[in-house]
Amino acid sequence: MSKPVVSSPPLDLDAVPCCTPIARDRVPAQAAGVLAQAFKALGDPIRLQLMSMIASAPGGEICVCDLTPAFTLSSTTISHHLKVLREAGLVDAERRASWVYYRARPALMRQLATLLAVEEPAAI
Amino acid sequence: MSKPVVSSPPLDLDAVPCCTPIARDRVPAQAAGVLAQAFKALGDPIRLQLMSMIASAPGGEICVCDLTPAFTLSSTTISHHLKVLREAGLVDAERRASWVYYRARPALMRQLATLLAVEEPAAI
DNA sequence: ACATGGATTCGATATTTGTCGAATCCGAAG
DNA sequence: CTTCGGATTCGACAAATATCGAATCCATGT
Repeated sequence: MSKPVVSSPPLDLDAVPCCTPIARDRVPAQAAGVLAQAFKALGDPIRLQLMSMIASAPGGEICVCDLTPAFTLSSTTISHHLKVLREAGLVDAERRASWVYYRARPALMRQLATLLAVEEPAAI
Repeated sequence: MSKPVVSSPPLDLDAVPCCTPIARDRVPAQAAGVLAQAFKALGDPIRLQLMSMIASAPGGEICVCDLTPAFTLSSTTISHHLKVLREAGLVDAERRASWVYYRARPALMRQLATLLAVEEPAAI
């Protein structure tokens, strides 16, 4: 098994127990913890932009060396934000040579989108 | 114009300038602020459960008096969390007699869901 | 007018978080 | 082996946040 080049806590995505829209069923307290962690990770303007740059990157991945200069922040701060996204299960990191590349984890993104789904306004 | 019974900051929803999936286009820095505020509001287990109880309430609304006893927290803390959801534009509050009722604002929920939309895995 | 009950606001406090600089780690190239 | 550049981790600190109790507000009923 390929050991992750960047230390990442386990966080089994399949363990996230919730998948119905919050507008349909009340989210269970236990699921709320994991899911809120993901929303919290997106709840910062810098991280939301990072997530967007990663998710929209051509080829599905982007180098940290391309992320860092996009902001007027120290590279340590960017690294910290990337760690938050990683620990929330929203992105994956892989080191190749001297560079680290990030990719989005679409499973969790889809899950969050499903949670926020709203029924279309009833047909007239 | 009906004055809001509960003090709410303006927060023009139509001013939120972003609506394409973050996996398609990079979210503009200016939009990131407003959108991150909404995600941050959902980024707390209590608030996520509150939001879910409100959005899934039969009739589309629920009394604070039904929200508060669902948690082992003081009513002032619940009130604080509801304010955060209000200021993020996720819910609306209306006072009727002695009670205050909350409803979800589906427009913003839909917008967030759109942001998180991911393309289906390409057909084989 | 006064008392009552539901909800919010105010003030205080412990915890979390965003940011940075210094130190460290990890591959690659001399 | 040593050095170099990219990235993360460590340690520190200011700012934001979650929580509570007390005080206030607001509508109702006596």
